[in-house]
Amino acid sequence: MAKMATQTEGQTRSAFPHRHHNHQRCVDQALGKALSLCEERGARLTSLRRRVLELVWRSHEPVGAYDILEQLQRDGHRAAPPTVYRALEFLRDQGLVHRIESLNAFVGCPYPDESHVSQFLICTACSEVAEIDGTKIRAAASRNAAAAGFAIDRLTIELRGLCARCNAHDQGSSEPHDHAR
Amino acid sequence: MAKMATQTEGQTRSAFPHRHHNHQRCVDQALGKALSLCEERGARLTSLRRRVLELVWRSHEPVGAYDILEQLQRDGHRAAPPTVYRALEFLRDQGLVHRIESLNAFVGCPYPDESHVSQFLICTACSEVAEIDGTKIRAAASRNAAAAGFAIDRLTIELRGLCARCNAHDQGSSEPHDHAR
DNA sequence: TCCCCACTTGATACATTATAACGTTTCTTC
DNA sequence: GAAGAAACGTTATAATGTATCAAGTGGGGA
Repeated sequence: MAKMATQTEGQTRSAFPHRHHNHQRCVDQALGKALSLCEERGARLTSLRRRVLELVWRSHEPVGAYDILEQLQRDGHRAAPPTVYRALEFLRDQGLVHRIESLNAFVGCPYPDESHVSQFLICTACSEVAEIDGTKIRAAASRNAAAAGFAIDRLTIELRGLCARCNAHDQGSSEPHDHAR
Repeated sequence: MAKMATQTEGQTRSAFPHRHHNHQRCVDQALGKALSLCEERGARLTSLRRRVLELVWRSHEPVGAYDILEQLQRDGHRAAPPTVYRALEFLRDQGLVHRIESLNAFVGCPYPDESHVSQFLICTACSEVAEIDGTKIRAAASRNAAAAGFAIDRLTIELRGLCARCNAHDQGSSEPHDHAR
């Protein structure tokens, strides 16, 4: 988990990517990792599943299942909701995508090959979501939970607020942003 | 927030209430606090809203909006979904109920009169939810977020796992529990 | 080679959760 | 009591998620 803040060489990333970052790199990297991970595990990354992963990675904004469905249909694919949900289930099982509970939507995981604790930063201005390491939070949560005799299985940590970029903008003006929803 | 672990005198509560606790006390206390808080604030706790709060407090399990709707209708009330959602919105605004994002359901807040950070412990065996203080988690989350230049607005912390009681049962047997869903 | 089996996908129907829009009632204030 | 605001009723619909069963696909062993 030490490298969680570093992306491709030359493209360091601190939580939120830069506005004009080379997103194709994010996609390529995600698909590359997915491919090798699935091969390692003997999991079948079929073309449908691969396509859904690609669609989730179209941006750093969470994507709804029905947005994916619509795009698949535009591709000419005969898809119905279960198609999408099944693919998403597979991808989640493989740790390739996460579900943002408070948004009923999905984002790609940049660290599928590293065991980690997810903490999501959700920017309410630009709608982007960043995943950072929540190990320290898990520690704090565990202490609290242990005091109550609670045995943790899974942890959901989602923060709403403003990313650095949008926060900076808000200082000066209250205009809408580039890619606000 | 110092008293968050203590309930009515004589009925100390460590996160999850006892199996055979006097739940009427929880209800009475919740309604009492709601009444005085709303009065203080000049908020109108109408009979509908009061009734919805009561229904949320029927147990320590999260309640779905449509469960509430059904119960209202059984009461003879002409209710439709917006009725329920509006009442819930009011109650949430007043801090009287919380929404559990990962369950799309609602629970009563035992501490509406204290400013606090919510951390939810969700037992997957008995379905009950306990709310404990997440101040330390907020601190950890804030440090992480600050490092990313993120300005936190709201925090969602939900833990799934086994409460002490169900965990103890699981050690010995794998039978279903009393009130598993 | 061919069959069997497990896995994946297609297809239909339906369940669950949530909101938009607009009219009516009720409450408060003057 | 009239005006305005807040709450509620009502209808319709949007958005999200599952159950179920049938059909296709691909790989390993007789």
